Amino acid sequence: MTTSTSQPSPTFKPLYKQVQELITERIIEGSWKPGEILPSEFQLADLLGVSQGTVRKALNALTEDNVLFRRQGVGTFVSEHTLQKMMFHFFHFKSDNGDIPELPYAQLLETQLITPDEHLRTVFDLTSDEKVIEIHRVRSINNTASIRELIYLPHRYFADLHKEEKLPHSLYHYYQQHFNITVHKATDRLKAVLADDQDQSVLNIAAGQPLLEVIRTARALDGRTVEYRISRANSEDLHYLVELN
Amino acid sequence: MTTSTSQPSPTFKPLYKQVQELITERIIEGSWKPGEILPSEFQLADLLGVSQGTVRKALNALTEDNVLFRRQGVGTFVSEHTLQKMMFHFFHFKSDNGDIPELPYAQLLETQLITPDEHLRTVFDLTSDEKVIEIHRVRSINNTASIRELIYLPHRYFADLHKEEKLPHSLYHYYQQHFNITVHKATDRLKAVLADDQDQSVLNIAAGQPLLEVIRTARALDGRTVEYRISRANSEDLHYLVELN
DNA sequence: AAGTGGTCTAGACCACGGC
DNA sequence: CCGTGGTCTAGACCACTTG
Repeated sequence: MTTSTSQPSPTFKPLYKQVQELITERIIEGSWKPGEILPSEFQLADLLGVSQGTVRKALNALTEDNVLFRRQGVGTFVSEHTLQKMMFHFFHFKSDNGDIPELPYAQLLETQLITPDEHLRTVFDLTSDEKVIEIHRVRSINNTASIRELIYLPHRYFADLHKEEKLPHSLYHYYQQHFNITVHKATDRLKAVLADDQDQSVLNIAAGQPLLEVIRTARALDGRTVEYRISRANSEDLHYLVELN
Repeated sequence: MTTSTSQPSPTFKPLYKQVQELITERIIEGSWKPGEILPSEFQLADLLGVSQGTVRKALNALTEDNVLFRRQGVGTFVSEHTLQKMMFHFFHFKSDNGDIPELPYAQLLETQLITPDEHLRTVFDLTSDEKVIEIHRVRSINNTASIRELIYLPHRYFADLHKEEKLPHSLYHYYQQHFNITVHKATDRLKAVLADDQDQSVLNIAAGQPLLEVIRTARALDGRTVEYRISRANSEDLHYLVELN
């Protein structure tokens, strides 16, 4: 660990930032896994040769960023993609009437290995011979087929996922458990579109119906793009919620 | 200021939190106005009888929350609704081709004083005889009429705004300058809808076109709801961008 | 009672901006 | 050069959880 009294430094990086990155790397490489407890502030301070206050600042920053989770009197833990975290951070569709937010059931329609088009290759930064997994499923909310999802995953990171007969509702938890991939950040792009033939049959709606299309690119802890997802929602009784701060 | 060694306290509130709230109140009541500089950390510490570190924690929290703005070597300032902050925090429509994000021109169509319906009365928590200002305007992006906006403001907070012939593009800056109302947080609810007759004529589109509808409720620093806004966007060449962290 | 994170303090020094 | 915020340290005590 570089001392704080380093050179006048055009490349100055605060100590707590270095600690932060070091801990992040340890999590990425799997030294500390989701759900596991980290050493205490004093132990980490001794381990890294910095003061407890500096470790604290790093841990708090990582907590702010949802990488860690702290409980007073207990310890500091690596965040897990639990269902409630998922609902809170990565699932923004809500019922118009503020009903009990049921966990949305997802029915798998098809899973296959495909040859990506130019756009997908760019998104995932793939070589020309790499394959992509396509998952086609439909979510029901309040017992109504409401959202059609097309999910694309680079085969490279997800091994034989496309051979599974069943997949859980919460894919992000599944990615984390089975492939050591933690979805950390995502970008959603929303548009209004008209339902195509497939939308009409899957969502059981008439021609000319407007749908809310959400295109998501999701990135892992290390910044790699690991998922591309197209959701098309019948927003008659739904909306997509955004909180601006 | 309550001392840190207070009673075992079921109503325990950290010192820095108290400092934070005190500073927020000062800003709300107008002692420190947008753009103005605050006393330095040490001056505030002396003023409030706490340590500099505690003041720092409060100021950093408020900076995180976009209430304040700090510049090393210069000082701490109350945030202003500048155009760039607006674009960054409260305007999420982007061109599909990542062109230079032009500042969207807004053309005023009509401004009038109306009697609110039940829903608007609830949103603003109005008494039965209070009026609401309605602003109808259209935003052009890349020289194309793209977004139709209906903006509702409680007359109580915005005096004679509805008598203005012209309004600036950035309403939030205008609210702040003329009515001491700082839009701090907002909730957007998005749906896909079909264009109605008015949409068709204002946005110059055909019947049956899908539109991205964004319904926003905006709240001031003190938590009051101060604006209700319906935006209907032709999302053919546009999208609404959301970053999830 | 012991151990954890949370708060508060005091002091030193660094980086930055303006005079 | 001075004053500002930014970093780092060391130590005390509080609040919470577990055994």
